[in-house]
Amino acid sequence: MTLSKPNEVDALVSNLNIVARRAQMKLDEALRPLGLTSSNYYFILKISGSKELSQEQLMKNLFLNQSNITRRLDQLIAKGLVQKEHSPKDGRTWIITLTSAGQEIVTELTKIIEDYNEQLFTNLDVSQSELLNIFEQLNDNLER
Amino acid sequence: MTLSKPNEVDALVSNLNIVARRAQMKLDEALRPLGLTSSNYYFILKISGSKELSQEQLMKNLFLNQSNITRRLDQLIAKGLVQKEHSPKDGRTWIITLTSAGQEIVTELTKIIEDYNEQLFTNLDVSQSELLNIFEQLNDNLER
DNA sequence: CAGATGTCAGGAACACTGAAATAA
DNA sequence: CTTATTTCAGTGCTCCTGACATCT
Repeated sequence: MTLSKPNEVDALVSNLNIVARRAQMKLDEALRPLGLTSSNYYFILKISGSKELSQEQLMKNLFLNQSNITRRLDQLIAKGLVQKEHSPKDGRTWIITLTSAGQEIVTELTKIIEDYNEQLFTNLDVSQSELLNIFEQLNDNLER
Repeated sequence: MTLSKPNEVDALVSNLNIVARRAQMKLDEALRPLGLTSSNYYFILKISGSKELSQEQLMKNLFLNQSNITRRLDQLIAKGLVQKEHSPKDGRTWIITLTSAGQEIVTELTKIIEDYNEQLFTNLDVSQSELLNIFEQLNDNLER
């Protein structure tokens, strides 16, 4: 299987999309046993990795519209993995935490992501940290 | 604006998605003046770049289900940019070509993609051709 | 086999709303 | 203190993409 030829003007643009779409499909498969998807799994990890997390922070972190945050979290709440409590300090915001069921799958989820990560980001011309920098730079370029 | 922290296990996975999604939105904006989208513009380029193109070839090139190819092409046919003719050699396949209106926008479209490409894939730690190789490698890793 | 069609699900954006906090 | 403005989040809605199964 080959991607677009290098001489095509849209080779980079187009291949970024192709790779991301295929990667997402594959990730969905990997997450299916846990009942999670590529669009909601990361909330578990982000919540697990910090306390006192608000949706506002998630929004900025994920570059998603607020409405999506609400609905993805709703999925996880419906699954009993996540819970919300009103912040005592600010009635507008929620403190989002994992339920015990949510905490229980963190280890397995992390393992799945690690395995997936290793499979996808291996045998590359750059190290994973270099690739991460490149993503960061691409993201910066999108600001302008 | 910052992306996920490097120490997060899903930093690469998640940032690939974020960057691709944002890049797509930005590309949609850039293509709007032409009445094209990030999901159909490339047919114009691909068709323009080769004669005697079948949908089968497009499918393999884009890693998309055939049904999507049919419908993207329908959009472009409805816009009068693309036309199909039965292949004289094989009645099942179509020869897809640009109409004169389609040919007329190729230059402008190419310019838009080039500009976009330069804006997005600039100031990176790797060259564009190196980055293309990386995409190719990622795509290979997705086969397995 | 090449391609078209019916159907469906899901993700995400956008506009708008409401509620709470903060500023004037 | 009241009012205006900003901020955080939820809801309705539309759109789009893409997959899959099925049909020609």
